[in-house]
Amino acid sequence: MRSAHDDRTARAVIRDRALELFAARGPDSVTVRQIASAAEVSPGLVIHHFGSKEGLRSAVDEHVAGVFDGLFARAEAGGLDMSDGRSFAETLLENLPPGSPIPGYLRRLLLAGDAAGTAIFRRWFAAGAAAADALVARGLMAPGRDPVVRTAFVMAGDLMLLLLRDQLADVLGVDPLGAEGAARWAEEVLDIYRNGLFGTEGETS
Amino acid sequence: MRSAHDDRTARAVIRDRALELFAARGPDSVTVRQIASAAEVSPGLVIHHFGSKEGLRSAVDEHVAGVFDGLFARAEAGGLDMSDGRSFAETLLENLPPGSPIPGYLRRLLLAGDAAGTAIFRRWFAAGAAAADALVARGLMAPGRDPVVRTAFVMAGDLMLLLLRDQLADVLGVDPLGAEGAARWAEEVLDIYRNGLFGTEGETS
DNA sequence: CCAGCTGCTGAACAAGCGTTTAGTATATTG
DNA sequence: CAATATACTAAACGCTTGTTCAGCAGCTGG
Repeated sequence: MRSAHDDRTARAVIRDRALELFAARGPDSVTVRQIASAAEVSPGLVIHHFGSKEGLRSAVDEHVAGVFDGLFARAEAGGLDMSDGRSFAETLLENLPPGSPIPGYLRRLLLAGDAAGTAIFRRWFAAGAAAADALVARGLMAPGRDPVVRTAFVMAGDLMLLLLRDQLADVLGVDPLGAEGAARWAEEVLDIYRNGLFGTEGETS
Repeated sequence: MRSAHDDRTARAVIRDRALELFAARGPDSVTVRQIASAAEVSPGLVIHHFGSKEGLRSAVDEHVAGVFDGLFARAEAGGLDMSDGRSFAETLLENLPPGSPIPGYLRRLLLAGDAAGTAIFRRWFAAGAAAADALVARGLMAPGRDPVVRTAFVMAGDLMLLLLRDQLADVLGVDPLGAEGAARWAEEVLDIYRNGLFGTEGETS
């Protein structure tokens, strides 16, 4: 029997397996029995720990929100490598275990217009605005005529790497968040951000 | 008996109501009975016409793909207002009835990684690449160092307006696809595309 | 020592699911 | 005209769903 202070209590295992299944197939098409079976416990225990399937769902939401909170806090404290040209999406992926279900879950939260997803989006936007302000203060970026819209545009361009990763990989023939793809993507985006789309100076360096 | 090409057959009504419900809540959380009730028919008729719920789902997918095919065909033939600075997302929205469930359905197709969604994304990308080629040929746009990535970036930035419309509206305080929001968005994006993010000149060339 | 927790299971529950079936009315065909 | 096919419904089918319940094992506090 596991101790109550064990990191991997049955409760945590259930929550993690639920997160994986929810991210992969969506909460509605995953059954309590499937979660229980993936966590190697009985269906009754799932309800015992979370009250209901809906309770499990919000526990997963809170867990994911907590992960993002931690990441944003680290970013604000400067504990993350956020050098110029690095997308936050890329940084986020590096600070998550490989194959983490969290990006997939975030995708579902945003697609469904879920309140938990909107909250994460707001925090992401706030972090992006803070980063933009810092760049502007250092003279490294122009605020633009409509700074809020500018921030939103840059941030959305970053987020879409996470959201449309599979589709972009399909048309590009390379994973835009893999090693090669990320480099190509970052170079091209930086070029646009530096010279614009219409800029005639296309000299390759 | 109504003709097979009449769009007001019960079959078409069921398909349209299913599209609306699928877009709003996701196919998995919508029941055959709810669709039947929305279409004011019996649950049995839904099965009679589509064979199964899965059959309905793919009929809806085909219908949506057909709408996009028509739109892309019109765009290629030059029948759509695609003047500079207009996002395709915006154009698309104007060529759909107000409150159409199709953008919401596309969102679900893309973010769930559905094959039907990937197919639409591919066509969208091809249309974007064609438009980019035309602009480059007319000297209105630089191809960039990595034209494929450049096209993907511009196209995804456009798509983002559709996919994150609600979240952007929340953060910006204005619907980015509404009259005022679209104008602000277009102006800022054009500014970036013209002068880059770092450009010190706030004037348009 | 034992009373009372907590973690946990297996079996059972009612409700709701997608689907089937039997049948009716209406239209088309030969 | 009878025969056949289509559009459609009401009721029921078997199955799966989320959840409940009674009970068991092992820890903990008095």
